[in-house]
Amino acid sequence: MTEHAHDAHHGSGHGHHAHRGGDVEASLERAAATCLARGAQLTELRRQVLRLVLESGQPIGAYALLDRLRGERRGAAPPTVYRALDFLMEQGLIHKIERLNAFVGCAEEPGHGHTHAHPHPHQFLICGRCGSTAEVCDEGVAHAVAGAAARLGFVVHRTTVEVEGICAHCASADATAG
Amino acid sequence: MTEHAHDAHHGSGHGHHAHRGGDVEASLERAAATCLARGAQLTELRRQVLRLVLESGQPIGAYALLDRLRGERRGAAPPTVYRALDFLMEQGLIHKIERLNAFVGCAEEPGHGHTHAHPHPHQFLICGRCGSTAEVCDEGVAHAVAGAAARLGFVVHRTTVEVEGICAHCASADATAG
DNA sequence: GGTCATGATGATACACTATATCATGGTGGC
DNA sequence: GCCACCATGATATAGTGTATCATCATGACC
Ligand SMILES: [Zn+2]
Ligand SMILES: [Zn+2]
Ligand SMILES: [Zn+2]
Ligand SMILES: [Zn+2]
Repeated sequence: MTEHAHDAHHGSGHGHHAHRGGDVEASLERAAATCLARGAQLTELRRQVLRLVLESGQPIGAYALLDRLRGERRGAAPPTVYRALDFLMEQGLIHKIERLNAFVGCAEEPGHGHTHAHPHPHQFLICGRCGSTAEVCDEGVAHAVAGAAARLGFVVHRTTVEVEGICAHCASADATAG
Repeated sequence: MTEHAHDAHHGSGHGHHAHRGGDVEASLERAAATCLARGAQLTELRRQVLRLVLESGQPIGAYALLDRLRGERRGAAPPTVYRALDFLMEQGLIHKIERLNAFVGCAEEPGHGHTHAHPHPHQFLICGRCGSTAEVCDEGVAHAVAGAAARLGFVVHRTTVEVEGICAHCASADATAG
């Protein structure tokens, strides 16, 4: 998980290994193209922060990012990283997981209808056992939320859906081990 | 809002008025009965915190609660209120709104199938204009989330759904005023 | 060229949110 | 009495997020 729902499991509870380098580079290239097309400035700083988020391969906190950012940018301070994160969220390049106060790269594959489309509907599955997270994009959930809100005359801007539970990997391990 | 979806609007952006005293008292009585039946100890401290949450009539932060709690309990400290809040959440008497780092009394009416049933499915609508919040309990949303998770072999424990947007009241005000 | 508005970053300080840890005291079983 | 269990008191610290002002680059405009 932590990459996409059908991926093999690799979350924060286990390997801590990052994306393969090529994945990150490709994502950065796509991000740059998206921002260019949109007139948004993916500056060097913002690109560095995005790279760090992607390289972590798991939800990462703002201050952990700050520590790493200081490796390449001494004097970086909390606002440095928070401003970059705000930009990246506005562009849909990363998401914040509220329950974890942490940030992850958007796992949406290009060509699934929306390519980093502004705020795309998404949900997070968070495993309480291994800490892995999976971003999913279930239209049924998005539709149900939109419907419930509309029935109350509520105009939806953004939706946060975060499910805590046990991932398939851990569940099968449980079933085997007892 | 802030009470139930069909209520007249009264959120943090406007009146700041609390529930009517009777509502709070009735809720406290129901909470006491629920805890008693369940073998959970709704102590004086926990009851005080619950009362403060209910009286605020809107999402309220832990430290705002702490300030008020000190009126009746000098020497109260952060752990005092956080421990009470943890208990109240476990009992389903209050909910935390993650996006706001704030707490609200559960608006679920008694007799809607689950009476403070342990973790009941719920969603929050948060108005970005006036700050009001509404707790809703849409079965369609809960079902869609459960289905999406089940298709991935994910076992759901708790679900957080928080929708940010414009409430019906503010939307109609916008339509009128331009 | 000079002026100005805009937006990004630097830099400092601060506010807000939450938990760890150990001590104290009450309640009830045995 | 003794002990296990739980709730609370009390202190300290960790973690997360903003406010504010200064500086600098860019590009529009005259
Ligand atoms: Zn995404
Ligand atoms: Zn897992
Ligand atoms: Zn509720
Ligand atoms: Zn509103």
